Amino acid sequence: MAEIVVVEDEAELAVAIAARLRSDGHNVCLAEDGPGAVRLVGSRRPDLVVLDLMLPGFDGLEVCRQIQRDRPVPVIMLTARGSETDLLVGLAVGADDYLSKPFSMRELTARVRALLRRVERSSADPDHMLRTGDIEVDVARRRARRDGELVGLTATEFDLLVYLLLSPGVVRTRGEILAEVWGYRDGSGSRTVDSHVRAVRRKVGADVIRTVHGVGYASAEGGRG
Amino acid sequence: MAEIVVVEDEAELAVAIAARLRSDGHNVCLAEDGPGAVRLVGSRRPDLVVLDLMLPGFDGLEVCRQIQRDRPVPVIMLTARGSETDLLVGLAVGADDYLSKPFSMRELTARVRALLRRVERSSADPDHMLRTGDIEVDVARRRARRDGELVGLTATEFDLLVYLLLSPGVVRTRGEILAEVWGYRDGSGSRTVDSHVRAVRRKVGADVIRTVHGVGYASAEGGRG
DNA sequence: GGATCGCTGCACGGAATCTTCACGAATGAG
DNA sequence: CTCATTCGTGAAGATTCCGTGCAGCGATCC
Repeated sequence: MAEIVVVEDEAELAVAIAARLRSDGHNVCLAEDGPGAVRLVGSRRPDLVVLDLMLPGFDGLEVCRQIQRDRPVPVIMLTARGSETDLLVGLAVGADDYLSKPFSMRELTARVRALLRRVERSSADPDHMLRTGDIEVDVARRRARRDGELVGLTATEFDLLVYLLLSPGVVRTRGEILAEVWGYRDGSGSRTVDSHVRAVRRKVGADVIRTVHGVGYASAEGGRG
Repeated sequence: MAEIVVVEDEAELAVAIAARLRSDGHNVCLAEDGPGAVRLVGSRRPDLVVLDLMLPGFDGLEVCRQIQRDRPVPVIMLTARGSETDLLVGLAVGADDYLSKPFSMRELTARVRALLRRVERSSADPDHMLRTGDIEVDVARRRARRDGELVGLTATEFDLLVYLLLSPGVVRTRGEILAEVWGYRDGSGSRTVDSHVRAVRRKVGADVIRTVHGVGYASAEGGRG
């Protein structure tokens, strides 16, 4: 059983999808336009989103991007048949799977089930849990805990922490960090990294990120279990 | 030298690429369609794949995804010029680099070389360790141990030690050292190197760096393990 | 619209580090 | 053995680097 948001403007199809998914044991909420979808996903925090790319007055891709911004959510796109461009862009924007219209309900539920399984597996996967000392980071759910307590990290702070934790103890220069986390090509002469390091330290503890004078930063190597 | 699979349906281009990569010292295999590519990559386990996204009758992206499924392989995509969409999707699907057509062979080999280097460095020896006597240096983490005890080296001291350890026993003049470690063009008449050698010796032991009177310094050649 | 939140970069002080100087010890050629 | 070089050493500026407070700015939320 999972929480699912369906974004579809054709009422008939939307209802059909919802019915089918409900009979498959899921909780389903409907949205029929872009803003509604973004709002709904933000408030319900679903486990999966079924998103029609052809939405009136609002770019489905933009919806997808906004949905993914805070917290990555598995997305299945519904696209017009043969519209390869949409498909490509959709995947780029963060969709995980797609269905070309018309599709059968059997096919839809199969994809939903497969995607849920995939996601579940990946977040149960120890690979997606990063640890050091008393810090535990769930990459898939973008959550960090300190002594089991949830820590509220901003998107940038989270990405920074994950980047450093991915190679425990390895020292990264500010340039590397700006390139990998921010996507900057040249961020020399900026204290931006420092500011965010400070923010992370304040929230997860000062010793999680080690300063290497004259070089950059590295995560602590604390036990992985 | 590396094992490379090239997936390209235009025979002329495929042959040209293969020839160039072979002359660069690599083993090259060709595939001209999607299924062939997947099969070939599965059986040869190449170190790198050069993949044209525009394949007949089979989605290049799908190929990329299937290739990456079992075992992540570095992929360089070939895309139509200016097709930003392809680029985005390709990167999303797991490509590591891309070239827009038309490209020069020089450019291709450069990218191939760069990617191989990147991969080799990051996976082949994840912990780049240098040793001599009872000293052990972890280059990535910028840490040195003496009898297992962590030794606190400053950035310059560390770089100096690594530079000498990289070619055990090879004598370097002060000029060479200043050039390589400090980036100076001319550091004649400076005691800077001496000071840092002293600092390193004090911390890791005097016999790790040998003085060659009238010439310069060299690291000890002590056992490598 | 107004308030809040997050991102960014500057200025500043303090800390860590680098560089140089001076002088005695060591070296090696003749 | 003598002497000119070269090297090691300690300490003291000079320099660089980092942590922090803060303010501007845009985006978002209400």
